[in-house]
Amino acid sequence: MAATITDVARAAGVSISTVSYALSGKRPIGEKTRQRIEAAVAELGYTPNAGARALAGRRTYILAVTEPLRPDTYTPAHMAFVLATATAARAYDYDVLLLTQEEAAGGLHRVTTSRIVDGVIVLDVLDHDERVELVRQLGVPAALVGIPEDTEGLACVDLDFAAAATLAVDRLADGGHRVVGLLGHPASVYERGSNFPIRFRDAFVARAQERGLEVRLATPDRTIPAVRASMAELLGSGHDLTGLVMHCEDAVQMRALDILREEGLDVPRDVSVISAASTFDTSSFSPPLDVIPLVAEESCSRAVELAIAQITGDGEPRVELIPPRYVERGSTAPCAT
Amino acid sequence: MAATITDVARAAGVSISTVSYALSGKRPIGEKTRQRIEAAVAELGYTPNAGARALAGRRTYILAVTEPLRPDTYTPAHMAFVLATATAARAYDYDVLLLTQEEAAGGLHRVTTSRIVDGVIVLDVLDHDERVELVRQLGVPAALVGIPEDTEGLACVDLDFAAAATLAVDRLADGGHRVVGLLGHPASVYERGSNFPIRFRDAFVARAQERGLEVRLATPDRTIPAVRASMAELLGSGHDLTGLVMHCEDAVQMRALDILREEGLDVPRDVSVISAASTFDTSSFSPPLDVIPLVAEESCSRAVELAIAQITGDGEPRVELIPPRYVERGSTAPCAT
DNA sequence: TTGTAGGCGTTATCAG
DNA sequence: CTGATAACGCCTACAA
Repeated sequence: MAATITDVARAAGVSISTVSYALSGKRPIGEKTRQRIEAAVAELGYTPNAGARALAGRRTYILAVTEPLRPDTYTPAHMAFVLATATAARAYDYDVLLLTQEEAAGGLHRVTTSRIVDGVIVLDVLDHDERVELVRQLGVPAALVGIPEDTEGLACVDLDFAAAATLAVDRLADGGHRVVGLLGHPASVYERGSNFPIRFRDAFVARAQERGLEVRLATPDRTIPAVRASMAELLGSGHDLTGLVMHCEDAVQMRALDILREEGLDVPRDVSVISAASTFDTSSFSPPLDVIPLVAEESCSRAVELAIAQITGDGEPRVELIPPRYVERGSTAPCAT
Repeated sequence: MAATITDVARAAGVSISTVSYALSGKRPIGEKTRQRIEAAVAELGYTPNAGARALAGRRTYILAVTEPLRPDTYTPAHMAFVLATATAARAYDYDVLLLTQEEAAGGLHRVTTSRIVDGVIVLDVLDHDERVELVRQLGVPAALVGIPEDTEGLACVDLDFAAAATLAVDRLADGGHRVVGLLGHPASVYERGSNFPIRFRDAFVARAQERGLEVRLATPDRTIPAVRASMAELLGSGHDLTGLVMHCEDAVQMRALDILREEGLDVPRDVSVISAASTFDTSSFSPPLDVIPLVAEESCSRAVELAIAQITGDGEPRVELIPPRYVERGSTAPCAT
């Protein structure tokens, strides 16, 4: 049988509440009492019972995380966010309960009304997301990674994708490039209302127009023929494209680089390439790519903080955009022509 | 404030215990009382408080799942197992707590001694796995997906990788192939003691020898040059290899097929190819591949059942091997030479 | 600085 | 078939 606080109290020769306070640090404890208690705890291998603690303290130290894994979704990136959330949560003594896709909304409801969790982290939010609606309705402490259409009363964090797009375009425009392309996610991703690719694309187009550039877009799925077709479109019949921004999964980016090579185009001599909002490591690509990294750890740990702030009552819901960072790796150069 | 069982009891005009029993179904309830209770529950939107339930009922209905995400690990497959576990657990009214890598052993200890979870699912077990040792020591209800060196007292489930290898070899040998190759996982995976690739490889070699075949092995990482080198080795200088079994991630398999094409080798005319123990869909490959599927849902739902059986006290720990299945897709043919 | 005692919301054991 | 009433293990005013 596991040791209880009563056992510890008896072993240390103090009252239960003294043990409780000693452990929580919520009131000063005499030096020698504290030591006796610590000794007893160590000896008995005491760990507080989570259920009892939740019941009495009205806090479970568990966060729910919901991450819909859609068919066209890029698993490693999503996994990275889930894991980053779990790790970030642990830094605040929180554990993470993983909700299943099927149960996206139902599960949220269930775990919050049954008070299994203190709060919720919503990953990969859509413009119009039923989970977001539900979270607002339930009034449960929550943080979203991603920005829905209506952010009223919600805590949201995300990379500033619009700023990232602007940064990429400016880099190319400043280098004198006049024809630039965006190799984006599969079309279905935009259609579904996954908001970050849209924010990126729209800002990309807008900024390119501001800077007077010709813009080309392509949205292949991950298959080789699709990537090949997209690259053909982007490059144009005369191969007049000189700036390429890739906002898509790593396999597609690698294939795109293969194709450039096949076409006899050198990076960065003929085409400058930027990998944007990427969760993976582009330094081992050939050639290594300039990148505007999307760091799951950043977004997720901030999300966890925002959620916990609401749980503990300090901190209002707010939208936080993480400013993008540009990492040079030599895959861009001034336009030759 | 959320409604409690007391509220329901008052609203229905019955005692608390009657409500409890009505909800748990653990003793017969009069028809009209039951209806009054159900009405009250619906009206108040009552959901039992998980903490209280855990404290009184000594069961949390949460399983911990530990899945170490190693650098050379194939994310989508691992994600599939985690999700399959979560989904399977829900079928038994269980939720799933996701442990982080850093905390693999420590976290297991923590969540079980604090009784946050009723049991544990251990994924991707190694031959010698500290998590497995800990599970045994703690005596917590658990199920492993994968077979460690010492299975004493442990519930384990896994695809029968040895049988899968035998099946693949037999398929080729029966087709008259005399020189067969295995394109395996990266070498580091075998060195680490990840047990299923080893079980597969060893059975592959053993069976091939029994059948008097010449065997070639290669263990590339996922980079194109590595795959290219491995394929060159396997094919041999005279391209005398006619049977290829691939037990590796999908990107590598696709690249291997690309290379066969480049070499002017047709599947299945020149080389018969089998994708073994694959978690992904090989029907959209070109050409579609014969496959011995590894179905995460099968292993995980069985693991969940084994864990729950231990929690509820019926069912002893045992090792279960799932027999492999061969799916034809036209990528194998009798040997031409 | 320490101790006492009343919950927290359920489950389950006794009685009726 | 239904009702009281102990636990369950911990937290936290309230006292001392």
